[in-house]
Amino acid sequence: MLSYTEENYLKALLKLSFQNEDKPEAGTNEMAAHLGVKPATATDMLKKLKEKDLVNYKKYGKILLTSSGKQQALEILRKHRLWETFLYKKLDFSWDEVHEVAEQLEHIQSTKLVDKLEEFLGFPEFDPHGDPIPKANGEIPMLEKILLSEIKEGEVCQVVAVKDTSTVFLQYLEKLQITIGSPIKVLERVDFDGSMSIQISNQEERNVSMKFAESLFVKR
Amino acid sequence: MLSYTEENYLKALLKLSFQNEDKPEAGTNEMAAHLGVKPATATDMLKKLKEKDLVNYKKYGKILLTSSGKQQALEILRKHRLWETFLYKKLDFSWDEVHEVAEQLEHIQSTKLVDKLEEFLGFPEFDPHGDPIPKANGEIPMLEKILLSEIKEGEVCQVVAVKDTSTVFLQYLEKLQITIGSPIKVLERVDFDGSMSIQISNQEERNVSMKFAESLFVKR
DNA sequence: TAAATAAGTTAGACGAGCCTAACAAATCAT
DNA sequence: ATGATTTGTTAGGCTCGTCTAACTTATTTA
Repeated sequence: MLSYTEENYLKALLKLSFQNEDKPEAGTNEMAAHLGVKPATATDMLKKLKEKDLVNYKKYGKILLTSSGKQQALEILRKHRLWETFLYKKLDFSWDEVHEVAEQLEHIQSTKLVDKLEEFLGFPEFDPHGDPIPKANGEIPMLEKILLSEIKEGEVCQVVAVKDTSTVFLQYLEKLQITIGSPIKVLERVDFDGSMSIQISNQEERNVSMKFAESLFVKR
Repeated sequence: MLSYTEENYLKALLKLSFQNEDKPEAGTNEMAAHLGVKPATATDMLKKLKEKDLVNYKKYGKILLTSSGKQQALEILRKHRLWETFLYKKLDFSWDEVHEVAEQLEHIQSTKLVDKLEEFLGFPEFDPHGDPIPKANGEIPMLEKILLSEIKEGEVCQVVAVKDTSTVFLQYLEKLQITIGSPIKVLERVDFDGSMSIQISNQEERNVSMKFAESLFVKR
């Protein structure tokens, strides 16, 4: 059985592997920063995880999850996202509040709990941020998603996920009354600065920055 | 903020104080046994809790929660029993499965979570074993309850709680189809061995031992 | 390509929570 | 009330996850 801490290292590694598209390795400093820990500490733990055959690791080399490590990490991510969904859907937590509590809940050990929770929630495929919830067998539901910034003038799309999950962005979305499923029409694109005018649901026209348009995933 | 371990010591102390009716002190060995730890370890931790003013403790003396310690312990108990209720009512866990998982869930830190959970469950006053759930302010709902063994021949009563929460007893109750609320009629009492014949709901007459009758709380 | 910089490791230390072995205090029983 | 037994404490040591400081390897850049 993995300790709370070991689980966090695996999860961090999985996250970094998603983040660094196509090159799923991570570095010691990167890991340490992500976990709020000093690089020396990460080195120690990585050695330990290597002993347990959860990561592939050589001195001064890149870090990679083994298949066993990845499996465990996916299970933690699964729990995290199911709990987020629970908090959002059932307990009325807001978009930006769910993460912190789910960070704790994801470490509860009980296969039965996870499975029952999933059932209770109606086998959701995506969490409140639109991120896919791994299935018990490790499968990850896929979703075609493109950035809002790729939508052409005049086109209509629908919000499916957020790319940035920072509190400040999520609260901004809430203020704009944007949630998963909201329809957005791109009225005008400004070449000068990449900003765009959009219409959210039936609200009034509004201008959003390029940064904004590159933080929101939509489908056509 | 208390560590996971500190919380467990406080909870154990609270439980022992309930258990040892009218003399709410506990001993070091008792504590240690309850926590599955050696007495030496308990001594160390008690010193630490004393420093934090959570327990009253003197060398070779009895151990007692301070009012601050009791408050914290009640909060943990509250969480434990709310989670048990959640698992039983919403996730379909059986009577004897809830405890183990609730032992983990009780340590999740989030006032909002606890309060929202309570609301989600409809402000329950008693958990699946019939034990009272402390309110946010520390109040404990009271319930008149007497042992089944105190019921006279011919009287009818209703199950309100279990005194023994061991798996083997809970599973026996399940087999007998006894849950909180089940009506029981005492048909005959046998002076010889304290056993009694009872009728559960509309089932057939059945004999139960004195030990059984002293493990079940009912109200008239 | 060699010096400067960045990234990663090692060594030694510390607190938390646990242990065993030896000892001290309190209680019980004759 | 004193000796035996139970109960509780102390001392010293262990592992886990963390740290700092010093060092080594890899990478970048002039």
